[in-house]
Amino acid sequence: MVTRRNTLQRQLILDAIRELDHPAAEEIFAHVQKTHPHISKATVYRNLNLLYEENVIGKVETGSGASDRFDRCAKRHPHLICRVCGHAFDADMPPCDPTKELNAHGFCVEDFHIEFVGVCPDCIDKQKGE
Amino acid sequence: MVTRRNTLQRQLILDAIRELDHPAAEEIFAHVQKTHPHISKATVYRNLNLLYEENVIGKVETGSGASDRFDRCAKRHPHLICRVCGHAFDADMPPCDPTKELNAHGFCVEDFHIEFVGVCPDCIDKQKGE
DNA sequence: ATATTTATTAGGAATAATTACTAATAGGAA
DNA sequence: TTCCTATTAGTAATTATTCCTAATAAATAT
Repeated sequence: MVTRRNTLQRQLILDAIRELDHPAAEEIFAHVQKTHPHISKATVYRNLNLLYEENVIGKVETGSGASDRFDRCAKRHPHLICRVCGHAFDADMPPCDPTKELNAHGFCVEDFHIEFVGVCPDCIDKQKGE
Repeated sequence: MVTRRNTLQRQLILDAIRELDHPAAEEIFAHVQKTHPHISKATVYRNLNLLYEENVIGKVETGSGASDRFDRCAKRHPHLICRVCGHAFDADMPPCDPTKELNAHGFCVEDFHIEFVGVCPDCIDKQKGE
């Protein structure tokens, strides 16, 4: 019988995602390492993929080589991504599930990502100061 | 005066995007190399970014480390991405410009990406055969 | 036409993000 | 407890993309 094991590492990674705001893998790794220096980066990546596949967490695909970010909220919803600082923000739009109504010519839709790219208020302010 | 130059390489890359169906950078590189073996991969990447910034072509961000794909159509529209073969398809949805109506708490929205992930008809068929 | 300026290129090195690999470890069922 | 095997740490490998530099070639001015 295949069992999913509840490891300390997996719990620490999940806690980190819930404490941080849309963290990237690297930030999660750094955060967990503070209290548990032995943790491996590969473990972080493996568990992030696992938790996302199991729909325990959400993922923000920030695009163009930038690191994905993760979301304590597993329900799919649009994000705003700042192209300057890279941070992700929840977009103020009603959550939606387009997969329900999408007729896609035989394509089996399993997931979706909606991302808006721009510049966040903080980075706009910093640019003004230059 | 800053001038954008119309190079053979840039034209070849643009032609490739228009001939191929949502190609990735690597496919564009391979296609152009057939007739012009001297072309450099860095040139392909540089021009793809340039053409996208100038809004001459579109881009499909396929997410999670997979290569972005490019689109002869510059107008933003949703795509379907097959998680098995990686190909991108135009989604049968009305084109939209959510940036026009998005109130995002001071966020300056410049661009957006809408992607659906799943399995394309061909890959569904192949899976059945296994 | 020819000269001049500098954007662009080729080619390869460098970087960044992520995954693969392997022996050792530790959940959890029996 | 014991045993099985999912998972881990640590590191190597891979992949995608960008950076670097001397040489080249568009586009403008002469």
